[in-house]
Amino acid sequence: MIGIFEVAQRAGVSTATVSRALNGKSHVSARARERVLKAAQELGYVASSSAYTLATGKSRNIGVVLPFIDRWFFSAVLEGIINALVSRGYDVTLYSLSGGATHRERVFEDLVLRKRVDGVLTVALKLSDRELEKLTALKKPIVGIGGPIPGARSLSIDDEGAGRLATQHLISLGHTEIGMIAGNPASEMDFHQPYLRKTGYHEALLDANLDFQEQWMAEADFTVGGGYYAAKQMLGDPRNKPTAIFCASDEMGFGAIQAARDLGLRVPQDISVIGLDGHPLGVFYGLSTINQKTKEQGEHGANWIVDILESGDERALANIEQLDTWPIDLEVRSSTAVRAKE
Amino acid sequence: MIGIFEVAQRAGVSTATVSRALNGKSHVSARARERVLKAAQELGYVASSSAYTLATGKSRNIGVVLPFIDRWFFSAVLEGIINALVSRGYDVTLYSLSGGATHRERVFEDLVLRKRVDGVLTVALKLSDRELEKLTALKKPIVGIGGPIPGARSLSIDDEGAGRLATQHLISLGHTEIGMIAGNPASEMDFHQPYLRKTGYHEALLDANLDFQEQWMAEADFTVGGGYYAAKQMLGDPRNKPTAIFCASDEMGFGAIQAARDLGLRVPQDISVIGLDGHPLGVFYGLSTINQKTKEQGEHGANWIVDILESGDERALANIEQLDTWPIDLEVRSSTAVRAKE
DNA sequence: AAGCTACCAATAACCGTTTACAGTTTTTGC
DNA sequence: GCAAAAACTGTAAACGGTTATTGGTAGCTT
Repeated sequence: MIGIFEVAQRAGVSTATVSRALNGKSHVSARARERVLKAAQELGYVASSSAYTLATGKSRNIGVVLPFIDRWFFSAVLEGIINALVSRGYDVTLYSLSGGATHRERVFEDLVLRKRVDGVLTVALKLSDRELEKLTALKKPIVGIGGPIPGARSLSIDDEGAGRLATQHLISLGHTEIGMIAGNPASEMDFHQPYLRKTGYHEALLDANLDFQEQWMAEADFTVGGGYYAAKQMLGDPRNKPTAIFCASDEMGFGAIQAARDLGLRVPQDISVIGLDGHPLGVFYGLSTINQKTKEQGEHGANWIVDILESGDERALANIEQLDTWPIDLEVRSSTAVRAKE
Repeated sequence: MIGIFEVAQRAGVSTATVSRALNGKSHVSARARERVLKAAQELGYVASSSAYTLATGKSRNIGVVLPFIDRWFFSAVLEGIINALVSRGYDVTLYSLSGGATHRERVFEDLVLRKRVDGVLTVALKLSDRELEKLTALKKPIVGIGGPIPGARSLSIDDEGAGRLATQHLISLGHTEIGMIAGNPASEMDFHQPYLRKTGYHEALLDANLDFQEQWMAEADFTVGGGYYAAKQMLGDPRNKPTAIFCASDEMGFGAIQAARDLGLRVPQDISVIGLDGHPLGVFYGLSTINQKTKEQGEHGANWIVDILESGDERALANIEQLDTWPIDLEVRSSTAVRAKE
């Protein structure tokens, strides 16, 4: 095993100098630094992260907690987070809550118990009081992506505004009978987005003096299948069909398009569909959407937490409640069009 | 800050006893153990993982390296890995290679440099010699999922057999003109699966004395969009259409079904489609497939590496070349049917 | 009652870094 | 050329655990 001592010996200096040289600290002569670098290189020296962490109290490791991994939104955010953190020299330790309740408890237990992270990033998570308490007990910075965390920093789109914008887009195309497939509170990941997006939808209708009907509102679990069944239900009833549907997620939008087709309706001639996400398949399906630039959201959150850690300002490390709003884009494709003349 | 010393004090014993009691070691009287547990509980004591790692040389942390995260196959494997590792008390540090070449190099650099993992799991990765060298330099167990790693243990389905089985299924339904949308070597994740699955397809045709035509073979990038365009190309040509298509991934299968529909072909009456994966949306689209039980594959790989680590057998820790074949299932749904009579 | 044997528990030596502090050398200003 | 200041370097003490070694004590046996 070759450690800092071996490097020091070979370079003919002390371990203190090796440490300073390798960490780019000052108080090392150019000559000594060069010899240390050379010795380390030759020996293939690699510092032990545990010893580093023990001595400095910093782990250069961020914990990421999310409810699922194998769903597009989460894996996209994660991808963004990881790319950003790698660039900044941080590792990522992943905690997924998908294994059920006991799993979930264990995760929070572990996160605290091991205390091997410098900070925590949560994705679209609604925490119980107990969990929040465990997390804040870490006394490490926390940043929530995709929904507010009480008492901590969060980054999220304006869900209400997004719902309104999507609905207004449909209204601007002349639609007056507009349905919505909203999120399902039972789909665990909820953060009140289901409600917020719904609220935006209602507001837009109200502003435009449009009628709202109970059967134009459905709830599903954010998946393609969920959207399909909900849309089929809504569009299959011949009595009171909407001419446009706003889906709270792109995947539900894909399902809705499929359902419409299976019912013999043409998109967008007979029915317009708009989603919300910015899913890469949207281009393929021609789905108009509100793009929330998911990957970038992850990157931004990751950079934020690193900024806090590296600010050097002790006060910055304390968790303060702060909500940053992430901008969204309306992307119009071929699934939305002017309402057909009677 | 409360450490092991504070617990010892409160329990009226030494730190050695606290350590033994908390780690379930012997040489601790029941009474002492009880008092330690109580004290630790009351103080909310949490052991420092870096100190533990430094002292024992074990980190209870596994590194997972994969080429992408936001693609179904990888996130599903990852989900399986994480669930298994959490159950066994291990953490996961994630390394994604999706950030481009410099990123990629950095990841392998970091993995070695930080040496904070007890073992490494790679997913569908083809490593360069240099990368492999870096990895083996860790002197830690490596397990490859979804493809062989030279000189290490790997877990993979029989890609050739899977290709053959899928093709035989189509043959058994009476199809004689069978196309294939294979993987694309350029899609980075390659491991020769593209070739292996293709080989299985060719063998099945050969065994059945069936004709093979160049234009029945296309390559795409494993995605829905890629499958769509490839299928449209193949089925759009009126001169020499196949009546069935085997797609090397379920997502390409979805694309192919869509393409067929857009061309006015009915699935399965006019054209049968079979995929390979076991994607959850397969049920929704009615896609027949070879299910490779992705999540379970991840779980199995994760358990394997932990078994090695905990075997206590020093020899087991050394990397040996070994390839375990993971079983697959044929799942017949509504996208494949008997060939239509002329 | 002395001597053994178990069994427990405490002391202290690591694990591999960083870094405060003190000591040494070099530079600088006059 | 000298003193003072600045720059560099080494020693040793953390960091927070684990664990080998050693020392005690209680319970048995003879």
